[in-house]
Amino acid sequence: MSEPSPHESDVPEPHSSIKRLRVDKANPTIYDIARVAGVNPSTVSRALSKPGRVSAKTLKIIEDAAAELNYQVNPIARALPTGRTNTFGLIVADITNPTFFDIIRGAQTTGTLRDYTLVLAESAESAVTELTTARRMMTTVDGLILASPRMDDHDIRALAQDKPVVVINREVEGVSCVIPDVAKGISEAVRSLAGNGHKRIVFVPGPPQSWMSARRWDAVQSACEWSRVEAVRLESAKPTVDGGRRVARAVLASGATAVMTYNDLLAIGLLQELQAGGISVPDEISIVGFDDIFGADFTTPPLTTVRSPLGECGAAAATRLLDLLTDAGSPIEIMQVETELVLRGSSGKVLAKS
Amino acid sequence: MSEPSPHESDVPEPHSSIKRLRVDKANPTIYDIARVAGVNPSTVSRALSKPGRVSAKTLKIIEDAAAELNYQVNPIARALPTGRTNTFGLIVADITNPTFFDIIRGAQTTGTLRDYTLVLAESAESAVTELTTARRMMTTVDGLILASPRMDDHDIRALAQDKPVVVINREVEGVSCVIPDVAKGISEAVRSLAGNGHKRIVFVPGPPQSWMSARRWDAVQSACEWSRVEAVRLESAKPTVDGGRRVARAVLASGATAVMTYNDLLAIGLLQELQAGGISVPDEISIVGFDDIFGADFTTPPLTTVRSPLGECGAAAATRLLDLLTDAGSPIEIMQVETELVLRGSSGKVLAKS
DNA sequence: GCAACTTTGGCAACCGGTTGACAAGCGGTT
DNA sequence: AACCGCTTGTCAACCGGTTGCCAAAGTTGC
Repeated sequence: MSEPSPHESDVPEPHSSIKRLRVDKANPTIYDIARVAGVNPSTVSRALSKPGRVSAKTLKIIEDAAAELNYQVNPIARALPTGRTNTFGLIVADITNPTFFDIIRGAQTTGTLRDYTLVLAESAESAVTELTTARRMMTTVDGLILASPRMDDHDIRALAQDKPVVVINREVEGVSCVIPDVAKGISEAVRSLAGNGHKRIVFVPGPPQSWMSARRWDAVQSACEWSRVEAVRLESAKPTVDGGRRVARAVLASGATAVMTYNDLLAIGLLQELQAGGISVPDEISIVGFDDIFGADFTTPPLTTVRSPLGECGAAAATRLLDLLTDAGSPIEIMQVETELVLRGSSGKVLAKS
Repeated sequence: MSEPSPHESDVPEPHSSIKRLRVDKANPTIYDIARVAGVNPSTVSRALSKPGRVSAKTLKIIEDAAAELNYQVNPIARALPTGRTNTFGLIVADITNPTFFDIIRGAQTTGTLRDYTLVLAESAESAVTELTTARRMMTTVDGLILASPRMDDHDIRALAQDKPVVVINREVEGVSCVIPDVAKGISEAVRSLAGNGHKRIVFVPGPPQSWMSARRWDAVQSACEWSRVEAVRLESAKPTVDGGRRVARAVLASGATAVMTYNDLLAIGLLQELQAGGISVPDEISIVGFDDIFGADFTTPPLTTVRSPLGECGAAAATRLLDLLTDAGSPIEIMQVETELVLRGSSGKVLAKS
């Protein structure tokens, strides 16, 4: 513990209840301000966090002292009695997956506007790691966003019992969620392909346990049924560029003239592999990806994709979470964000095979 | 304040010094463990954080009680007396810039391995915002990484006086840094272009106040001098895809047959614009980018680039920072990571113009 | 002028954990 | 029996801020 320097102890304290003396210390505290301003530390605390609770005269004296000392509140000390840190957590399934970059960006930007700091972690696609990480985060952050979570619904609900939780890309009963309305974008895509003369569309799904992959396949089927187009589903593929390359032969073997993939990475890998095999895109086969990730328009031809507004998802989730923190009585909400077809060069009219 | 329930106050406390009673509370504390184990809270604290300081028998009793109560340490309460939160901050200049994705990934992965949590923020390319954000972060995190910082050197040194700071992509005297050795990769690139017959190389620089942009131009000049190739420098361009598009005419007007850009985004935008103008890459002009960002190999032809190992930068910076936290006496270090030429299809032999 | 009411600054307990100082207990030695 | 050295559990102050309660001071109405 630091002790008062000899010369300071010679100066009688205006209020003997101030015990926490600070000498030769980098960061001033409200006790230092109290001494300079000649008031009680509790008055300083009120002046800084509840200015209306002290008189204007006292407030001015305290603010001047704080400025003079270059005081900065210690968020840790404040968090202990209030239970609030002005931080929120975000756990993503796989930090190498670029779909999460926009989600992180949207959440971070929204948090900053609301004076909250983002704490980031990943689960490495493991439900166990995810739950452990979430429990640890919950001890410090004010609320938590789970992006494409892998843990069970009941684990998510248990977390939400403690502090506010918002889930992205998955619907969990009893918890606020932000979910892209995949039906809209997929319907637009299937309609576009049908209009271009395609009779058979093959779908390349993502991870077997992915909730979103199942939703996307459901939507493809539904849209194809409506447009009287045949829908074929391949085996699940790794949601990576390499996964897309590996699925090229199966895509061709399906006899389809259009392919829709679980995500853009699969689409890009597929595009590259087909082109390497001399197959012309979109002349011989149309490709439609999903999400509209960063780099999706770098390809030649640029990738047609169903755009998930990932940045909006992140921003909406952060907004909802911070609203829940402000008004704890807010009801559970399922927020849907619209997907839309982004028509680029990788899809077109079906042409006769050469 | 919570009060003891009536039935609990009827039961005499084994140790009357325990005042903090907890009833109907979600999260148990060391006071609860103390009561169950029949020891002093300070003994519980020592058992959990310095197990060798209590007897094996007492340790077992306390651990059993902690497990029974499903106790989880409150990092905020621990941080107040120790000053440690097991978190580290990372501020990036622009969260929309994909070069930071790998840096974030590298730092986050390393932090997780060392049981540290990443706190992320961005400065939106503003030196003022950056310094304000850094100062705020410094009140809670144990250390800070600044990626491509925009603030002054002396502000960075002032921050480092308080807690450990590591800088990426810039050399700051008196502060540990992680810097890509741009000379190596750029030399390889210039050598490759010279070997392909190019006699004039034009460089498209990035932001005027970017330290790294100046270093890259220095390296291009030096390498060109060695290879007896003419080096030409254009005006600074916005380091975005659009910035690359806008600089296409100036690139062509320079008469160079090879262009090196400040970063991949510039190169990709330039590539797209030249191709849209009917100029064949690399037949009519070779393009070399920098960084090898995500998506750099999506283009057709795939982009030749000088690869900055950004993930390694992030990991090295995090490793250095956490080492500094573990051993405060560690000296300042300048860590260089090697760049290397990644030869793809966007650069090749100079051909006669048609 | 006084009673009733409001304002406002101080007191001290508290948030949950850490840790220096102290003392009791134990075994060994003289 | 007294002393020494060591172990180990307790006491209580502390980290920096918050806040319920209280009392003194100020204001208002009669």
